[in-house]
Amino acid sequence: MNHWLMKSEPHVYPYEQLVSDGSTHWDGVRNYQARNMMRDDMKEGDLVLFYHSNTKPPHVAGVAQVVKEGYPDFTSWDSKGHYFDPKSTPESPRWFMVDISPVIAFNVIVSLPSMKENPALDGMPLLRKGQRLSVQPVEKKYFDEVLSMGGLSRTDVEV
DNA sequence: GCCAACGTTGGC
DNA sequence: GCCAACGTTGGC
Repeated sequence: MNHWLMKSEPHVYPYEQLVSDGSTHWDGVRNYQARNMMRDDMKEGDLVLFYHSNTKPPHVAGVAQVVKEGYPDFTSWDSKGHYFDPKSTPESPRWFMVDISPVIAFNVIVSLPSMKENPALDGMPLLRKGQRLSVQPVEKKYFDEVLSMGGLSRTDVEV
């Protein structure tokens, strides 16, 4: 199993919305690295840290899981939509997405400053300056550490 | 609101 | 293929 982190701005799509929706398709990613991971590497059952960016403080809100593997991001061929890309077509889709569902919210949010203070997270890509990738892989050791900072353990997220 | 760190675009 | 200009992300 692989572990991931996905960023969302809470005023656009917060974790609570994922909980009330039950699941969502992760549309609108227009970065090739992130696309490749969603298209090729994210597998059903993989666990995801749901990160709230552009908020004070930035934080991980909870855990989600992949429920549908990579498929074409159909919002890319809606000419009236915000995510329209004329170079993407149903015959030759350029962008891909996955579906995710909530697993469990953290008891306490795990803030970016607290993560930076935790030596156990040294080397985690998220903490690197200028790190902008909105979908990124997370090593299991980091994932488990963030989990425990959020007041959870493996048994809370494994079915 | 600022700006550092990237990624993309397009002229050459 | 280089690289300057530009746009975006996202912490601060």
